[in-house]
Amino acid sequence: MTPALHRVVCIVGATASGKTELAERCALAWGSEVISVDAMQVYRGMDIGTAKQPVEQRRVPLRMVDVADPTQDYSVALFQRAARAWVDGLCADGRMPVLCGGTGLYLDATIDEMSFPEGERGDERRATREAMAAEQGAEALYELLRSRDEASAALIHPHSLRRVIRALELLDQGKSYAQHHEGLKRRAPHYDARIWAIAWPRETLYARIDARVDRMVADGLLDEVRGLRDLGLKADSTAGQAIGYAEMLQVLEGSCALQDAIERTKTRTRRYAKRQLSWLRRDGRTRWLEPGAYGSWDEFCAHALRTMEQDLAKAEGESDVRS
RNA sequence: GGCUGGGUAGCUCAGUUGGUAGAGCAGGGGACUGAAAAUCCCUGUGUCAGGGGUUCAAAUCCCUUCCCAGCCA
Repeated sequence: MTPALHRVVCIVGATASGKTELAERCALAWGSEVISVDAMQVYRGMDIGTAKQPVEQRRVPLRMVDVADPTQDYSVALFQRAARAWVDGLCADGRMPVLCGGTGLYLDATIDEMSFPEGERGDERRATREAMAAEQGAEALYELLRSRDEASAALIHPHSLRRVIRALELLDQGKSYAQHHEGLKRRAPHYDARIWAIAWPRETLYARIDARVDRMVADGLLDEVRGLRDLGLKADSTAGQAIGYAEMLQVLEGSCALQDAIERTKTRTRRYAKRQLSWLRRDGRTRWLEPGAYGSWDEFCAHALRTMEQDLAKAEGESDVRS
């Protein structure tokens, strides 16, 4: 008999929906901690633009933030290992982990079985292949993949250069993208994840995004990016491509007016939010909480907390019956 | 007041010799297994400013009204 999976609560939703606040309330109420699931908050010094909760405002520990330098490229595999260590630690302590963040891949890598082959990521080969794509076109690389691994090529669009390169890298290690893709269809949970998403009407969400970007700029986003650039942040690095950061880097190099950069940041954030929602909709476990249905944010949080606690109690009861 | 351009999708604009419209951006949907805030795919019906006329047929030609630029008074 397989041991019962550890239960974890996940607070998700599009960017600027209020995840952080709700997650902190949960952790506070349950005497636990929040584990951030965000591909950009892992970087030290990227605070304003990632809407990272300021240290002095934190009422519970916030894990998985500031664990990497912006000049180094972080990865899902690294995240998975470290985040699970925090989750397991809390579980061992009898506390309910609260995962909170908007990076779908990082969330799934943490809560579901997702294995990454051992070995290096082959950075120099990646550069070689990128150069090849630039010279001969993305299709040339795709043809290369097709000749070596038909099944994987069939799953990837020829224009999706990143995935084509990744599939080739997997082949170098004797693995197949197609084989890994199988796991996605048959999702095997690593934890018993109770996923709760905050759902605002689209119009409200976009207004919140606009307001947040304006606030970031007022709070000194440009200066933050200037500081990071002086420390070596490059536009083509993972961190340098973050929303708001890429745009401010352009302002600093003089290729874009601040006002245009702000507008583009808002637009890019909206598109990102849309992708986040489509990721969450795909996951059948997601349950939606609607703040718009309550008179105030406090009222909503109180209700959400109650809903989640009832769900946990119910899950507890069911596992008791089974044992 | 007169002349000249313009008024076409939420925005910027195309629209060939009259055959009831199409791009980019925005917006919407989707994919996603070691860069994921990345990367990629799909998605364009709108009183062609209003009214009238010519014509088998008008965004397109004619008349008229309104609005916006610029120039001249």
